[in-house]
Amino acid sequence: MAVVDRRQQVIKAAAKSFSLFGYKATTMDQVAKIANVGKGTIYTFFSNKEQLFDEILHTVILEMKNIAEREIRRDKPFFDNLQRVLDALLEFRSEHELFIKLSQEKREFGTPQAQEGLDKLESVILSYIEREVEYAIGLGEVKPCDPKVVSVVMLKLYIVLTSELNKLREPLDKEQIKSYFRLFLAEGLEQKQS
Amino acid sequence: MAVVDRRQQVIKAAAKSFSLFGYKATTMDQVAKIANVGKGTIYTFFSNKEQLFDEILHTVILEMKNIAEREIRRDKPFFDNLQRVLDALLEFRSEHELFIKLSQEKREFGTPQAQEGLDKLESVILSYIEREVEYAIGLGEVKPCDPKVVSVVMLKLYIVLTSELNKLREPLDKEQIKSYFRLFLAEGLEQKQS
DNA sequence: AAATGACCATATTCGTAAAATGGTCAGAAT
DNA sequence: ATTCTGACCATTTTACGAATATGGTCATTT
Repeated sequence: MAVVDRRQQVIKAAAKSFSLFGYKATTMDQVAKIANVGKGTIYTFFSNKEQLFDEILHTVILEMKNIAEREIRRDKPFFDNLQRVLDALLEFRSEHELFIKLSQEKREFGTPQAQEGLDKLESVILSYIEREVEYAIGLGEVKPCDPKVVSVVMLKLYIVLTSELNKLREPLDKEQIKSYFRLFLAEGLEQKQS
Repeated sequence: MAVVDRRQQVIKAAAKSFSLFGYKATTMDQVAKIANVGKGTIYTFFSNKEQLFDEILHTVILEMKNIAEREIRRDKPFFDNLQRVLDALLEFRSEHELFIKLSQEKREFGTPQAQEGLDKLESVILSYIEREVEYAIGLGEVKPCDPKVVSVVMLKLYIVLTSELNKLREPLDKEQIKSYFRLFLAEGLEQKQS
């Protein structure tokens, strides 16, 4: 390839920089430098910094969708699938540098773009869960309920069990998380007896 | 009363000021002024600003404990009591100016003392739920489980249903909150059938 | 003995000058 | 002709010292 694909260079450089330094600390000069490209060139592909950021987010979103699709086994029960997909997604999220950097930036500086980016990624997860819940209700595996409410609660519960709880007690192991997840969402706490 | 109770004056003034202006924007000069007291006088009762703040928090905590005790009916089922107490506490929390001001201050400035104050108040709610869960497990009303985990999840769930969800859809009404709360925690989502 | 407010060291805010950044565009490179 | 570029511009962000405000003390007053 005599003539390099400048668009790809820019995207790759931007992905690197946003992951490494976050939104605010990524400058267009820097992206140009990393991409070995004049700054003006970036603006022939993306109209501004936010749109470039969007492109990178979009890549991540596609990755996430693939991960989710890959984990689904249509022959298995809903709660099994849910568990496996959330597991894979949160694993991905906790290892992906872009997530880490954006979360840190949100905490530390409250950069609106970092916040929005995280929201976009979260909403992908949410709408994914929502669709699966609808499907499961259709199959009669899950009681009739508002899928939006349920999906938000599910994700929140998962985050509480996997991370927030760790500030208050030693972390739950994978098996415990699994069983509490089932206990709360599937079976219920109430002791049916006497 | 010829000689006024300066300690009470200080406490009252501090409560007013912290509620009205938050932690950071409350100055010792101001408290002294409101209390009609010399600044030095405050330091004869409280060794510093943080300890004065603690005193005010403590008052609120006592109020909260009273509210909780008042809502408990030992003859009613656990989930009824839980529902009523959380309702009353979150109602109290959402109307108490000190809460509102501290939450705002935390969001806006990240004042560590505001954060710590809110954490203290939350931990009171948590340990209250924890105790009740333990009691309910003892009675066999609730399946055996770690009360710490369960209490955190319960509070979180309640907050999601009552406030966080409102960013994504129109708010649930009281009846809906009640029924989702039961659905998730008590009965479980799983359709037991065929 | 209790209360006070002027006082002190430190922290915060403010104004401004300097530096950095997002975005443009006339011209260079191909 | 088309693509690419980096000097350039307007605006934003930072750096920093001066001025102000604040938490806390203590010699003096009540």
